[in-house]
Amino acid sequence: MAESPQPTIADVARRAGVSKGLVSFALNDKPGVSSDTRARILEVARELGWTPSLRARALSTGRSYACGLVIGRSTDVIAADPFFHSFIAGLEDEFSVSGQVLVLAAATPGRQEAETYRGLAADKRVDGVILTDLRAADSRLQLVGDLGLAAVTLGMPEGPSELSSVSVDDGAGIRAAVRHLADLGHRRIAHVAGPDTMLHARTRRAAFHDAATSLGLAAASVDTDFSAEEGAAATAALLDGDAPPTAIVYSNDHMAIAGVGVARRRGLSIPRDLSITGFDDTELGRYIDPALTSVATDAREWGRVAARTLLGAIAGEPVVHVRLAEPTLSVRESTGPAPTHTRGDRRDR
Amino acid sequence: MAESPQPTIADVARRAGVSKGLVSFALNDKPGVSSDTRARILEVARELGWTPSLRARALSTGRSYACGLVIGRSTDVIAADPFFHSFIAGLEDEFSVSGQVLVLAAATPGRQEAETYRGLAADKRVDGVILTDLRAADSRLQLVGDLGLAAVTLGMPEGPSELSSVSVDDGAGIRAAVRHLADLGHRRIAHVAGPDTMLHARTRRAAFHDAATSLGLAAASVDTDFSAEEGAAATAALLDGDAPPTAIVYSNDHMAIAGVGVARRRGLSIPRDLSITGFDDTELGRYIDPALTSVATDAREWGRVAARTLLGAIAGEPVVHVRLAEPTLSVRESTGPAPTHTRGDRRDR
DNA sequence: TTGTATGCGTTATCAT
DNA sequence: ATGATAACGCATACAA
Repeated sequence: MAESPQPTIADVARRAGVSKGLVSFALNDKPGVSSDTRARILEVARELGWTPSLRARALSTGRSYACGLVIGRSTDVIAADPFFHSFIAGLEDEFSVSGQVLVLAAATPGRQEAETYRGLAADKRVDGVILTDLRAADSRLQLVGDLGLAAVTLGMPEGPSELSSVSVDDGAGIRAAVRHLADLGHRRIAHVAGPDTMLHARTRRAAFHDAATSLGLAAASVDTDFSAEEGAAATAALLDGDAPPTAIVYSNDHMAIAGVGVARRRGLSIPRDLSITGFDDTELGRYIDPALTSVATDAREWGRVAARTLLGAIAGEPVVHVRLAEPTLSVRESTGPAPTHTRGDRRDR
Repeated sequence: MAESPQPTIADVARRAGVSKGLVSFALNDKPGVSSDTRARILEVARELGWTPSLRARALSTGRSYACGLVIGRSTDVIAADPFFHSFIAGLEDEFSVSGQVLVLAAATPGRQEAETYRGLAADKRVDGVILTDLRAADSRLQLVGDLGLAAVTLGMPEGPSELSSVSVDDGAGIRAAVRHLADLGHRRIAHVAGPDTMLHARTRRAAFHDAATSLGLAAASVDTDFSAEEGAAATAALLDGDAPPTAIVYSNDHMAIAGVGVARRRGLSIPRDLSITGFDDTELGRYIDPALTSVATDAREWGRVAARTLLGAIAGEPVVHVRLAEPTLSVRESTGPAPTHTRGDRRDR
């Protein structure tokens, strides 16, 4: 009689002359198995090529061996965010060596964000989730708690949090950009920020205003949804103002590239008439003309650490708050000395 | 005695005075249950708020209710590909309404592509997979067959395939771009293609050469890995040639934007000196200066149809080959009349 | 038309 | 200290 394609624990137990339970104990290095029995069991398991069924194990342990990442509603905006890809690659770096799998769930027109989390929890499809793009008074913090999901936040929530977090000091990146521009002689700078609802967008905006103010610079900012479209609109609004900035700090490369486009259409030369900095240091930014000065964060490393931290949380380890290396400013061609001939008057029109 | 937080099928059976098996039959609309028994069972289930455990169901049915998408080795290149995000959003549109989940697995330095598929199959983590970026003599076709995974390919493989496929006629998009350029008077055009190993890159390149030749145009092409870096290098190589093209057709927007950068650095004006077309019609392309003429495919719809087709394959439906709507050319500012003063001689240097 | 048994790995509970 | 047994949760082939 040939063995079944997939031998089961019962096959091993039978062949080794022991019970199923003992096989399980032997395989998982639990005490209560004599060393020669354990050796015999392992030998038989090896002979039969038995590997435990993940599904059966999931059923009996109550774990999924999977982690979830829910992409919020604005898929079209996120669709353009290169951060996510690198971040996901980092998650996989870690999950792939620990037998975990990443479940990606996007909120859709027919299924809102909260319902997506609820579905993942109800079906116990994941053991934990990664919370990105933290918002003000983020309802997800309460939600994952209620649902009994382990979770890690990217960045620290406002107020006390019972969840572990992995953070990058976005503010330091923005401050570096502002200092860089101040050093180049800029006195009127602006910030094209993300949505006010997102914590990291707030952090960046606050860092921008603090840095500008402490350096005695005139500062303005416009909120956007991070899309190229709104980045372009914000740029136009700033340049249309009474005292247009000589430099603009963007909250992502995408909007910065769109901003370059807007400036160009107005006949402005970059960086001669306007300096521009991005955020994320994407590949594309290096190849546009002029090459984009940008704040660089290590998204992949962020993913790796987030994955490790989440696995720790799932394993019941105490809450930790990890801070990653500070972002750095990659200075390229889109920033230069402030124009000397502009003093409150318009440069063109 | 309070009910357990999660009532089980046994609770329902006990309360309804029937066996577990019958509850299962009633719930899954199987024949062999009298209609009043069925009604009573469903009533009790509703009362208790019972929902079947996905894990137990997965164990007994042998299904995972999950589909997989494996991202090949060059995560950094894919990281930049906006197509993926929209495509994934489309997958989720469909999966989210059918109780499926998307498992994203990236090949990593420590786990090659084939091993990633093998792992998903060994653990039975997914019922089927979506094969993107089909390659010449793609070993994955054999692999998924051997692994017993249902699968859908994006585009048709070479030779006969036992897998369902969902295709977009990339070639039609490229042909539209070439015709558009020919109509504008261009006689020397070039193509910055993807890697020769990828079938859709080949298709586009072949379509380019066919269309150009049949229109009597001088045509050249350079292969790349789809990255902005190689797109820039290819552009430089083409412009450095003896008879530089007056128009370049790029295989994605990313490279086209990088190409715009390269042309700019050489003092070329677009579209006056050089016309450029992209592929994918990304948001960013609309906001650079000049706005990018680009081939538009509906990646999200592609995702939706791929998901439906894969679910059909998992359900054992016969193999189908779906063709989606032809891509369209979004004409914007980066294409214009061919320069009249260039006839084999250099335009600048 | 309905009940029973089996499968899958883990673990609490029991028996030596 | 070692080991066996049963239960978990669902679907389904089989028996009644």
